[in-house]
Amino acid sequence: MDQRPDLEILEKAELFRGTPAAVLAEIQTSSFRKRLGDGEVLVRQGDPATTLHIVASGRLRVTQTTSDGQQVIIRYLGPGDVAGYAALSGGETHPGTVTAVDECLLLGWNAAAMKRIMMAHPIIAMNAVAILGARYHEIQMRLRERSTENVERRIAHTVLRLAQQAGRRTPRGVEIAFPLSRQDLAEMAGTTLHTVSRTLSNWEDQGIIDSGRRRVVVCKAQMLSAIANEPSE
Amino acid sequence: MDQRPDLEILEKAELFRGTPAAVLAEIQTSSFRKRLGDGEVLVRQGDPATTLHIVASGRLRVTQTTSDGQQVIIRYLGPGDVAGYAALSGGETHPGTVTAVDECLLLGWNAAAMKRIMMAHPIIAMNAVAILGARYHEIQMRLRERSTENVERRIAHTVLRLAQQAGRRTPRGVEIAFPLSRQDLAEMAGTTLHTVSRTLSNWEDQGIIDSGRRRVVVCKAQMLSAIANEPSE
DNA sequence: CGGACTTTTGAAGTAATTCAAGGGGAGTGG
DNA sequence: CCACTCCCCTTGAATTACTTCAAAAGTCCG
Repeated sequence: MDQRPDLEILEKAELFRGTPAAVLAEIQTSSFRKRLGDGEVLVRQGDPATTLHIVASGRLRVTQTTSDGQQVIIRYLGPGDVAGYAALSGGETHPGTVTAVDECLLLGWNAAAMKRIMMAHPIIAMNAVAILGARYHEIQMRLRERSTENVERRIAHTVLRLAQQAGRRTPRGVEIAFPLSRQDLAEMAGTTLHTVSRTLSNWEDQGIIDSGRRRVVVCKAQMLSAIANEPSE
Repeated sequence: MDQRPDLEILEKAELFRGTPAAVLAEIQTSSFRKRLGDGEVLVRQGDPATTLHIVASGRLRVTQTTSDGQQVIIRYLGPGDVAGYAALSGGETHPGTVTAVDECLLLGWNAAAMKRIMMAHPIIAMNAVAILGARYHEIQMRLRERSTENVERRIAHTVLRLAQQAGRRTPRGVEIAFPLSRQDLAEMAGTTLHTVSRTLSNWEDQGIIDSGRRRVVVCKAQMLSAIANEPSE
């Protein structure tokens, strides 16, 4: 099997930024490939955190589920992202479930092996600190949004963030490049699919977005931004 | 000035766990002390992230403020905790404001110096990954709570978490060991001080807690736990 | 003992959920 | 190619948990 594509993936991943080529090659040697289709599960909440993955292509959804079955989407992962960070940070089990929402290709490592690599190459550990710091920052802002903003603003922020993280330019505007249902948006913004549906319909009437079955295109990002940032009252 | 107490603090801090004594001594040499009184600010949201601190004693509150002045409490920090993690993770500015709620003593370092130390001693970088991973996990759970639980459960969770992180055993029960107003609890649980007041009054009638001006004692942790975990309906 | 904060409690208002029902699109299989 | 079925989305109406508004009563500190 040709392994050059894997090396390219590693070169682009934030986790390995600044790592010498020789070390990357060594890291690549100890990795394994994993493929997933839409809806397949990579790791399940509560599983022992024994593996770490890097997303090569495709998108995945990270969710947390309560004991009574309610779900929240923590974030989406795309190419270059780390999946299963608990394997790095010493967590015993995965705090969330990671599910593919697309065709996905991932590279995986044994957690203990990756920890040895990090001890030998502190730059990678520093990158991990930066990655977790950025995620912590992002989720902090979402927590603040949840507490201070009304539903419309939260949905606007959610859509803008997704467009930025996973947007694809099209003639009509920026399309979120993976299947995204009203229910998914509701679980990200902390509301119900009904409210999301009403809100998107409203925006569609104003020409701000164009949406359909599991599909959202942002046509007027400016106006959406204005909604996201307007004073709450 | 006697510097042995500082060394003891470093030995106990999670960030420096597993670091050889000789290295700790060196780290201590490059640190400076900082004292704060109730209400004084350590770092302000948006300030350049040039320093890192470890809490030696006292408690601090981490908040985020929106452009229109609304505030959310992200977490509280206590002895051994890292304050100003952005200096580690490469953030340019501090994402939140850190304010003392007590008399506090902290040790501080220049961010660049600490980064050099971490590159030279990967165990510290690994500890930083573990610390950030744990914080990320905790805030994930809070985000989920916000989205799936009603106010009473959220307040219960908040009080239990604070009692666990900063609890002091007393004859009456576990007392949260720093001044904590209804407003503070509201900003942590994502509600208003009125709702917090009503809820606490109700719990007080049931003998679950004992509270007063900026003071909360958990008498029946079991019952509070039951409230925190009862099905939402 | 004045004055500033903090807390309590009632009453009114409302944003968003819940309940309910129907309509469309995409894929499948005859 | 049409019909069937399964999702997903939409939209109205009723309900409600929580906020907002308002006012008064404690409590701490100088």
